[in-house]
Amino acid sequence: MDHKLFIYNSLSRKKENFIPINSPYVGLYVCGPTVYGEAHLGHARPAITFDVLFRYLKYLGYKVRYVRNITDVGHLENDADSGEDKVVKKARLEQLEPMELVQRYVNSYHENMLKLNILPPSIEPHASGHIIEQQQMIRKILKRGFAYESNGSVYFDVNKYNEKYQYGKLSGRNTEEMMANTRELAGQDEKRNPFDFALWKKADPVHIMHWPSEWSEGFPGWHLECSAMGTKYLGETFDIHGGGMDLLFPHHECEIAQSIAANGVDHVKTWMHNNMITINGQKMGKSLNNFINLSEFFEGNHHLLERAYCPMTIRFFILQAQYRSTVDFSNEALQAAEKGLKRLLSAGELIGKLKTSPASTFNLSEIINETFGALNDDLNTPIAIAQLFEAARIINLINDGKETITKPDLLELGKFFNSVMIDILGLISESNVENKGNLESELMNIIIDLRLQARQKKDFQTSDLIRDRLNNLNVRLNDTKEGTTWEKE
RNA sequence: GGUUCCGUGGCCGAGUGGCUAGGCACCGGUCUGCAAAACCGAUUACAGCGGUUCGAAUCCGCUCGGAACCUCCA
Repeated sequence: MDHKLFIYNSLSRKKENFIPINSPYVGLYVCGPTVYGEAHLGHARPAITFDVLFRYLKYLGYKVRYVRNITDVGHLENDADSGEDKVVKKARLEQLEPMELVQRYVNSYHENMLKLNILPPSIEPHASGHIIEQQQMIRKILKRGFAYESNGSVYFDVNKYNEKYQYGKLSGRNTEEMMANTRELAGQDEKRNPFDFALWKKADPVHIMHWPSEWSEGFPGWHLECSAMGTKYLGETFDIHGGGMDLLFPHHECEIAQSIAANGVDHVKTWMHNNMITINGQKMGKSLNNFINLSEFFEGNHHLLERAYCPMTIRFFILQAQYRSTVDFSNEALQAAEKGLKRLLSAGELIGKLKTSPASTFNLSEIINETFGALNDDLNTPIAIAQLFEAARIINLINDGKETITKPDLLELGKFFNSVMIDILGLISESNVENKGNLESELMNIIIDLRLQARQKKDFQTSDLIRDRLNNLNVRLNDTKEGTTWEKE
């Protein structure tokens, strides 16, 4: 594979040249949602980040197996290992069968992802569908002596693990410090140490999601699903594991420990973590109750939103920041993104209409090299996008006759622009086509024709009246050389 | 308290030693009956103080301010 893709590895805290374990195959695992509520803007970040990675790896010629899980059991509501299962709680509140609730939010998640033009993963395993695999993993960990049973539950023995391996290598923690800083929590007497975590939890009598096991009627711990499913579909050691930065500890730290304890080998080669989306400088999150659902964005239905935003605007907005930086939400930033995206899309449409010349007056290969150089540098999408804007500027200048392009260059430009915009960044124009062909559009054609007649008679009083009154209805008329177009604001 | 990170022009956001990213807004221009849209062009910056260096937004130190993780979170 002839490229130099560098990816920042959270484990080594360095950018590393990406070399697959078994090229051209690449195994990619990303933590998906816990489906107990509507997807919000925060869910869009990893989905989009790793969608671009998935697309780019495929563009580079790799055969990628992309696994993104659905967490539908075991994710507890409160303090580690003592709260209620999130799905069960929500199901109780909404008086639904837990799997009914899961199905509802999975459907909604898929709908939102589709709108954001996120490719479906190769495999989307559910935690509840892999109870057997999780139980088998628990047995392996018990057999190797890194877990213990306590009152029907099974806990991971962090101290025991730490004698042979290193717990905390991902998040830069050590167990002594953790011990010193751990708050004593009620109801944790089953554990030998406060930072031991559950592999299997005995279900209390009112708990509705539970499975039989030799330890108890119960359910698996949250961290276990990713270890079990990652191993099942991608192998004991695989290439890339992604997720939000907030999952780095404890979730991914525990995942590493479990996998190594069970299999005796390193779990993941490259760990990638996307940063958070902030709102007024603070993390957008369920617990802070400052999150905006994706459907609310698409409909403009939230007190923080001045109006609705298209899914592509949100995708572009997120890609204008590098994935390891925080990105701050604001209406102003979103509207800026909307206009910028529009500019790129119309430049893209212009390419097919450009006239060619015997010579090119600009350096196309420089733009192309800069763009792929940026993508190879830990997916620096903002710089790649800046290069697309440079290309757009040149496309417009060619269209104005102020720059020229040869036929081969034009072909290459078109191929480059579409590859980056559509195939890699996944930015496509929203279909404005839905307005065409209906009554509204036919009526507008009549009004525009009448106004054109008035203008031809130099009856500007009438033509301006038509335009002003349409303006009052938030319908904007644009007179161009090719005729008059209209758009709703 | 521990661990980690950040502070760039009106707003968003790249850049980690020399070559004023980019977008949006503002301003100037082209086009237009006028406007809008579109396009072209120009301007504005590196939290503060000290240090290293021929040269620092970029390295080091201090100060101030902010964030994340350490408990569920994408």
